Formats: sequence, structure tokens, C-alpha cells
Amino acid sequence: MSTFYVTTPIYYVNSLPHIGHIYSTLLADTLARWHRMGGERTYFLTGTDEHGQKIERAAAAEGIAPIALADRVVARYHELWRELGVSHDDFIRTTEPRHRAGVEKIVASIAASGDFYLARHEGWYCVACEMFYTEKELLQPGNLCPIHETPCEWRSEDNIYFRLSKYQDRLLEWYDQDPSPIQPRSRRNEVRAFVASGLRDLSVSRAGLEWGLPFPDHPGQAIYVWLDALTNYISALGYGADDDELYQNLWQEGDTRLHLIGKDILRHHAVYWPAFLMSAGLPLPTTVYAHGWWQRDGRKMSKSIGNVVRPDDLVARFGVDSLRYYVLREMVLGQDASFSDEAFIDRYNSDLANDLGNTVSRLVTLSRRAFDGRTPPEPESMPLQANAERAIAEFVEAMDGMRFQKALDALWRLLSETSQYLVSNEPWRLLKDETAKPQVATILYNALEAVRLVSAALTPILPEKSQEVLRAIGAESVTDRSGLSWGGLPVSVELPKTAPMFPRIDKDAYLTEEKNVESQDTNETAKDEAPAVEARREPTPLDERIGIDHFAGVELRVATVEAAEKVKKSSKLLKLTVDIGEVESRTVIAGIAKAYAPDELVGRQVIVVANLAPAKLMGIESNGMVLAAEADGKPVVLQPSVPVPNGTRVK
RNA sequence: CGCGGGGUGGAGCAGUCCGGUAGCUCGUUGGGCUCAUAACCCAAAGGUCGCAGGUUCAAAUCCUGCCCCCGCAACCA
Repeated sequence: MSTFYVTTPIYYVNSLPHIGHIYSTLLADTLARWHRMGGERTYFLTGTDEHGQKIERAAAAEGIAPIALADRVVARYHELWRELGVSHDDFIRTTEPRHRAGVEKIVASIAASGDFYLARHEGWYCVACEMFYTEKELLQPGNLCPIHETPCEWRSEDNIYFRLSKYQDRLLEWYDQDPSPIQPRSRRNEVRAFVASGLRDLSVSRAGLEWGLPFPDHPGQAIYVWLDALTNYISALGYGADDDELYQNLWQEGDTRLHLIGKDILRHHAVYWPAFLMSAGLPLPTTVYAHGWWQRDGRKMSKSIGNVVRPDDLVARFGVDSLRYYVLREMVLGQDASFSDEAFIDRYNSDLANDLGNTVSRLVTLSRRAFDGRTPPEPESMPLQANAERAIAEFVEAMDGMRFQKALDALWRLLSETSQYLVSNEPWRLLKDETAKPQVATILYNALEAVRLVSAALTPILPEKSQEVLRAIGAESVTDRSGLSWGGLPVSVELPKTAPMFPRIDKDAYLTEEKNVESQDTNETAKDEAPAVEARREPTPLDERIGIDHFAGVELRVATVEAAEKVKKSSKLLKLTVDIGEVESRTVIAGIAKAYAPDELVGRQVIVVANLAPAKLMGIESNGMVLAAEADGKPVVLQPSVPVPNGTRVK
């Protein structure tokens, strides 16, 4: 029996699930359901990534143990996947002993191939953060930690490195297989270019990380995140356990090993993970498929903008299957797509309510009326059979190729042909003529059977609604692909009474209501974001205030911009030449290129921090800093309200 | 010369690898029907396929150059 193993990324437990996690998971779920229907040995894995400093710190901030924090978020995932009807076969947590066993085994295998070595890592280290900072990140003077504002110490630490560079050529060869294991093609190109430009060895351990797996044979070292996390794909199958039947069958000997990922973690899955596997002498995934991101109304989704799609609301309102349909129909795998309420409702109304729901209800009504509450008796001919078989064949091919849009297109074309067939045969007219019963039976049987096939095919995509439709038209539920052959509708069986399964949404009413809710939300969030009115800011606590002498140490002076130009290769930086009342003009770099064109600054007066230590930005030395306020994420450069001699001190 | 993606009727997209009447969904306009969830059917309007060259009998598709948008990387002294 052929095998199909599909995974989602394991989700990091430092935040609650959002549409991105849901999308990856629904994709995997749909594929898993589809392949199960095909009779393959199918295994669908998801899980959570729970180690690392971020979790450690987040937990500490709450005064709880890291595992307690993880437990809480994991519970939320379980709840969500249950609500969404996700059919995963296993859920792995990187804090489980079975995972540790797998990691230890792969580490031992990699060590055996001599791909680990120790090297010294030096840098500025903040004890509180347990983290290295680059010189640039530190606050001056005093080499202070940017977070704690306490002095960092110069520390050198031994880390274990993985010889990633050794696998460069083999990785390139792997990408170039046909078909490429990295999908879609655009991502293959991206990864290929990255690898071809040269790989550096990878640090795979951290000293002093408490919340992580200890590195075998290296006391004091913990395994660094990716080596730990990626291994979940095989540890969950029992790699490293006594009973590794699943691993042997699905991975070692498996036919399909598919990782679905977001494009943000492409590098880890397309470079690091295969290299680890090569080193350990294990089979590589057959496909790494990177999907795009959901944007919200055309903008990038972000917590700070407050435009994150909240799954709960949508599901509560429109049902799980509507969400599944929308995301699968709307996103071309691999590209970004935009999530908008309006598009969601349009999709729902036109495809689900009109094309599918309405067709079902008109057929059920007709049949019930013509045949005493039952499905039609034996038809005389099968005029729709060829159309239906063509549609199903197309659907199957598209599903196997993960082209969901195309697959759905094929089904909807059949619905449209069914509707045309009805109109051209007008069964409602024939209904008035008793002798036309056999004709009506043929027309309705064909139309109902076409709808049955559409619903049957939709089983992996709309697991609940598809079965509801089947029940409504008197058909049996479908569990395997044999249900996709023409002729499955039972003749003359009772039709149950049902309510419309996709009631239309009143778009205007919904959007108005949403707007009201959102404006409330905005008011709330506005409070804890940068307020427009300074008075609304919380006053600085007394113990954080500074003395006047402290302030006097900052030398602020008025200057005039003599020249301004964009810094090459930078989107944010402008190089300014300013007259600050000294003999020579100074060069100052300012991160304001997104808000100001160079021309509009020339001749303008600005306030400059004159005694700031020089720093290099993009290769240019900056001697000072231009003051600007930040509003709506954009800098606003300060300037005296009337012209003042250059060099005038600001106090 | 950092890397990558994209620019196709009003909107969203397919088609580009393997050149050959420019397609789908939504929207708009007109007509029809009444079995159905203001649904459904028919018809129409609407595109110099980012720009400019080139190859070719033929270019959205191949080649060259340019413009614009978006992501990643770098970057807010």
C-alpha cells in the first residue's frame, strides 16, 4: 500500500493561533482526507515547538514554569483543531520524551559522521538576557544591554557547529531533481540562489539555555532550536524509539513525505533539515511546499496594526466549512492572498449559497413534488454522465497535484452545466403533465446525481457540509473514492426535510455591523498605542526620571541641511550634510527616507545631537543624529519655528 | 551591481515552462424564466496582456533594455 505522510510546521507556543497557522493546518487536513479517501496509508502530523529562550522568558514574566505556559497554549491548539474538525493522526510536543529520544538519535548519527565541531564564539553577553549582542545593538556609553540597560560582559563561549557548508553541492543537486522537491518553483529558485551563494556552518548549540534539550556529551550546552524542532517530523513517527514501525513505513520506506510550510521558514526546511538528514544518513522529504501569507485587506497582517484575522468569529458565524472553502478557493498555493470580509461573503454567497445550496434546494423541492417526497425512479438515459465524469477526472488530477482552485473550478463547472441542463429541459413545466413522469425522472435523476458527485468530491474540503448535502438528496455518505463514480444515487428513497444549508449572508448588514465593532476595537487599541495627544500618555515614574545635569550632557544644536541624498541600497537612510556652525560641515545619517525626499530637506533647519559618538551605517560614518518625532510610524523632523543661527545650543 | 515575486477588461485571478483565435469568477447593462436561498438562464459592453526594442509567417508567452509595486536581507545614531 502506498503511503502519504503530511506535516504542518510545529507552532511556537509563544503566541495564540492565527489564520496563518489555521491555513497550513487546513491544507494539510484537506490533503490528508483526500489521500485517505484514495485508500493510501495516510498520516497527518501537527504539533508544537516549545523550547527556547522566548518561552523561558515569557513564562518567567508571568511567574510560572515554561511547561505551564506551553500547556496552556497547547490546550488552546487542541481546542481549535477540534472546533475546526482537523483530522490529524498525531500531535507532537517537543517537550515529550519520545521527541527527545528522536533528537538524541539524530544528534548521535550526525556526530558519527563527524559533522559537529566546537568553535569559540565571542561577543558581548547580557547575563539577564542570556544572549549575545552585537556591538551595534549595545547602548553607549558603557556597553549596556538594550533591554536591561545593564552592562554586558565580554564573553567567549564554545558552541557546537554543524558542517552545513559540506552539503552545499548535494543540496543543489537535490533541488535540481525533476520535479523539484522544493515547491512552488519560485521558492526553489530562491533557495537555490541562497545555497549557491555559499553556506556557512551553523551553530546548533547554546551554552546556558535552560529550557531546551541538553546536548549529548557536551555538558552545559543545549541543542539549539532548529535542530531540535525540525526533528519532530521523524521523532513523532518513533525514530529513536523501540517501536519504530511508523517511522520505517512512512519515512524510511515511505512514498510521500510532504512538509507544508509558510514561506517564512523555507530556509530551515529546504536547507538545514535536509542537510541534517543527509548527515544522519536518512531519507529526505519528497516535497517541501511553501505557501504564501494571508494579507488582511491587502496589507500585511500584524498585531500592532490590529488587523489580525480572528478565526473564532468567522467560524462561529459562518461555520468551519465556509472558512475551509474560502481559504482553499482563494489562495493560489505559493502566493500571498488577501483576506477581506467582503471577499469572504462574496465567495460564500455566490459559490456556496447560490451555486451549491440553491441547486440542492431546487432539486429536492422538484423531486419531492414529482415523486411523492422521494428521489426519482430509474432514469431512461444519462445525458449528464459524460460531463460529470469529465469534471471528476479533472478534479482528481487537480487534487493530486494540490491545485485546489482548479479542482474546485471543475466541480463548479459541473454545477453550472447542471443548471443549464435544468433550464433547457424545464422539468417544472413537465410536472403538470402526468404522462411526462419518465422524462422528469430522467432529468431530476441526472441533475441530482451530478450534485451528488460534486458533494462527494467535496468531502475532503467540506467534511461536514458535503455530508449534509448528501443526506439532503437521499444519498449515502462517501468515505472513499469509489463514491466518485456515476450512478450512486439511490432511486425512490425518501427525501428528508432540510433547511437551506448555506443561507445567504446579507453583506451590507454584516459589513455595517463589523464596522461598528471595529471602531470600538480601534478605540480600545488606540489607548495602548502611540497616543495622538501627549496628555494621554502615562507619566514617567519618578524613579526613572533624570536630573538636569544628565540632560545637559546631551549637546543639541541647530543646524541647516546643505545637501541630502539617498544612501545606496537602503530604503530608510538619508545621508545629510549639515552646517552645525563649525568650520567643517558634518555628515549625519538619518532614518527618514521613507517620509522625506532628499530635496525637501535641503535648506531646512534641523536639531542635531552634536556630541553623539560616531557610528557606521551601511558603510557611511554618521556624526550626530537628527531629532524627529514618530507619528503613525513615520518620522517627523523637528525644526525651529523661526530661523536661528547654525550652532545655536538647544536646551 | 544583494535575493526573490508580481504588473492581463471596474475588482480578484488563470494562461507564460512546451509561441498560433485572450480565459475564469465577481461586478455592470439589456432580455428571459419562476422549480429554487432577490435564485437561475441567455445576451451584451468592457483588455494596445507595465513600457520600448528584437527573434518569428505568428509573441501575454522567447530574447534585450527600462519603469512601477510587493516581500526577504541590510538598515532608523
